[in-house]
Amino acid sequence: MTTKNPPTKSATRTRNLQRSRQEILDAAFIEVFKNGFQGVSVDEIIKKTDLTKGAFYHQFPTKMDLGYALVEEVITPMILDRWILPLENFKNPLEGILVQLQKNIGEVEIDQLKLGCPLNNLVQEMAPVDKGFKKKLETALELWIDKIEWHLKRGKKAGYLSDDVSPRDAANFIVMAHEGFYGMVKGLSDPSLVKSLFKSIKIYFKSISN
Amino acid sequence: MTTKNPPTKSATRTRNLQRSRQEILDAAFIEVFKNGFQGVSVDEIIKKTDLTKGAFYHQFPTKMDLGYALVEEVITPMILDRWILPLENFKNPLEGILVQLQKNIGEVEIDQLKLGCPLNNLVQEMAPVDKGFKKKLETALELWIDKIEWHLKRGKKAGYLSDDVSPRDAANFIVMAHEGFYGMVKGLSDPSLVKSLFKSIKIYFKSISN
DNA sequence: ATCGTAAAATACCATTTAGTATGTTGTCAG
DNA sequence: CTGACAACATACTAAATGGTATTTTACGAT
Repeated sequence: MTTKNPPTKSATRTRNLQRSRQEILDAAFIEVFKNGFQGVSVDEIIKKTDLTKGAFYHQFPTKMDLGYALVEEVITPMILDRWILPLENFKNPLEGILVQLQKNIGEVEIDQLKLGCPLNNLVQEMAPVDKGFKKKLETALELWIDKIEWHLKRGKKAGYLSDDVSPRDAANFIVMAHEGFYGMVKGLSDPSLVKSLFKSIKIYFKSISN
Repeated sequence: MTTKNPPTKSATRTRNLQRSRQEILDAAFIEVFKNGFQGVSVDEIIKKTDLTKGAFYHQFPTKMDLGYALVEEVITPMILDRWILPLENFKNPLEGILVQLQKNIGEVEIDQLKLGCPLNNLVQEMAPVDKGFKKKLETALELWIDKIEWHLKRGKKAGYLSDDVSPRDAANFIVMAHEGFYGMVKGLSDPSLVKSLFKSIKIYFKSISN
């Protein structure tokens, strides 16, 4: 009974609320990433989809709600995936952070980098404009900082960080450096910039290391 | 002859191209600062003025041109005024930068801070969207970095900076820290954040000082 | 098989938007 | 004093925008 597999046919070509939601979120993420939230229209988003406006407003009451969902369902998992989870593999968290910086910034094509950081983009654009946005964005940012702080704490216990450094202060500064990093790359074309900023971050890391 | 003073009357209540331009720029700066460039309309801007659309489009061919003028005629002078010119008074540029950070960030009302840095806001929002914007913004950012670098060089000559620190690298990092600073304050409500970031910046400054 | 409902499509609307066309008025040279 | 032109005002438009009203269709339960 209840054979979950569809008989034949091209498998998953039916109606599916979750799939449609994901399809809209994926398309929206790209467009918002490229043009900003206020710079993209609902029509443009659904045009990148094989769905229509009816499906959009069946999922999201307003355009703002799409924005909130972007932060919670796309951007937050992306941050954890790129910046937090990989740190598990490093005994020294500072080393792990540097490696991830190298992977996520140093080794990414410049065209992608020019679009900035999805989270930071929205913070800069939407935090002062809409309170709902600000709250979701703040939650994501705090999560990021909290996780970094947690890893720094264990790194400190393991003796990698100086005794007189506050993990919270360092976590704040590190996330700040991430955002600043993206911001600078976005604004400048200087090809030596990434290396230059890297050098300075390493200097800071050394100054808080044992 | 040619009595430049108007006879009586409320003095400067006549037509004046420059004054009108400045009036539009001032109003536009505030609105764009609050809502982003794409988040504000020409109609809203002129509503904050005692001029009309005719005056606006007499000054600026398009809305984009207003944006360009904002960068060149309002934001760039503001940066020089806030972050560069005051450094003349300090033999040690690092000390001057810290003092200006304190003045321009530490002592400003939080409501104002929440709006971010006018330059960084536009970089994040408009650099990937419009090439004209990107060019103007890049010019402004480069000017900022160049001036900081110049002051660091003289500071190095005077013996305040370590011999092995590159003024260019440090200048890049310092401007990056400014932008990151604003970005974090914009995204978070943590009242201890400013002090926390300050501490870290001081640590970095010490690590490149003699 | 069919029926109710959720998922999605289609057509439509009021408002807002950047920009234009044209009219009006202040100012200044002669 | 008087044109002439620059500095502005007013009225308008075509397109885009977020959102809605209504209809169609797939799917699971019975």
